[in-house]
Amino acid sequence: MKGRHAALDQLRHWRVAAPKGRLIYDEGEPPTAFYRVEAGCVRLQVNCDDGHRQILAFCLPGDIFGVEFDGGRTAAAEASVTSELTRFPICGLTGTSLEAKSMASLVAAASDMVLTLSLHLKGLGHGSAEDRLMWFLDWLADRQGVSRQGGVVQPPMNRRDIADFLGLAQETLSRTFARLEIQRLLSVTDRRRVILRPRPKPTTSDRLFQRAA
Amino acid sequence: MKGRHAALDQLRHWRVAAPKGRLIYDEGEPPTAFYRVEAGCVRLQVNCDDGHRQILAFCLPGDIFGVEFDGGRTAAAEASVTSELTRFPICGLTGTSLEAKSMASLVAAASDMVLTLSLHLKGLGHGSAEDRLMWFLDWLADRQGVSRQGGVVQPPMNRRDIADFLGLAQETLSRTFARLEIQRLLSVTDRRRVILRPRPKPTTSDRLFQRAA
DNA sequence: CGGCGATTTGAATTACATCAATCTAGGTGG
DNA sequence: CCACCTAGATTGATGTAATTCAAATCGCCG
Repeated sequence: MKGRHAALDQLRHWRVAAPKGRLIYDEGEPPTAFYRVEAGCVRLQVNCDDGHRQILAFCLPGDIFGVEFDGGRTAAAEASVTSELTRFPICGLTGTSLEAKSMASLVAAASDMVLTLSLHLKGLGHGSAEDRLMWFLDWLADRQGVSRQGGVVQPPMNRRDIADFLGLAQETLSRTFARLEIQRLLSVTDRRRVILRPRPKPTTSDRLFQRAA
Repeated sequence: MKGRHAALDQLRHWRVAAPKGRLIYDEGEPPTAFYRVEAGCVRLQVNCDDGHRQILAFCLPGDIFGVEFDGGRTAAAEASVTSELTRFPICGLTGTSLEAKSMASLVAAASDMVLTLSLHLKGLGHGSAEDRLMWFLDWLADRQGVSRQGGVVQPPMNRRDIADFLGLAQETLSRTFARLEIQRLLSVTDRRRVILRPRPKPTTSDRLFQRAA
């Protein structure tokens, strides 16, 4: 997956630093560039009018975000932690002359985002708080290249971000961590590292049993 | 918005009919084409292993779906009602020779899907059942070109589909329709047409009041 | 008219949100 | 080096909206 979007390097681009909390672009703003995360973590979020916010996606190293050329920005992008980005300005990118490979990469990048959001919707739709958190940690384990069974993950973002990502209240998230720890599905160490415990693979009979219980 | 993706007509394509319930493509299947809805309604869905399903998006006339060229299909596509589609096969589409305009249309189509899913995530994240249903009906009103205030919409899909789209139980959806009808925010006529009632525009002071109450 | 799926209604339960208070860790300055 | 400070995280108590299981009703098509 590394270097998947290498064809983009033909486009004009440069490095930018984004300190923790920095707004990369805001919702509704006309797009002037798209980005690739080199290090750190960027959150894409929409702010509801009731003061709540929904985080649509976390972008980790290698991820492309902000591929939208017309209309205003769908969501705001902010650095969850101090991050390194590559900025690809879209001068007259929508014009004619553009390497086909680069265009293909853009389609791929947009498709990746669709995949990401789809998985997110799947996680949020049904599923308890425990399901959501385990789903998030599994996702993180995959991205950080550690095993889902016994691996150690370190969420780069704080708990408020995670809660807003999962559509939960912060308190609920905290309680859910505690409950999963009691169930020995994980343990939280210092510096908010999380050890994923091996779990019995859910079989059909397990599921039937759980539904009955 | 009509004919936004006209550049795609340069690509090889043909019409296909999809009777109600027909599977267009299944989750995980390798992509061989993308589609444009000409008439009817297509649902994109993922089936959870617990038997539940989450509908990611409803595609109405003019919408492009299935723009993903590598890996397996993110979600399955099924006709919610008998529909007419245009099928664009991807023979060697990922290759070099491809009209730039067509490619731009694909990027735009993928971006549209990102926007759609983003709005969906926003709706699902927080927000009560009533909020979700009104949001859905507003969306439908926009798509069907009727006013949100006093317009009449006719959801082409059944209530189970709507429930799975909004991440609610069918019973909850039914009760929510009833509650909104009592609040005079809508009324349901025969053939499940829904009349949207005019509602007071929520002002800042209104919102503050509601938070206080 | 009969039958079957879709929808609605009812009652009991549960999971989550909310409000409020406490606890902890990281950073600052004396 | 320690006391303090503040933002972030946890814990507790309580209310409520949504799920669940169950049964009744509606509506369509043969």
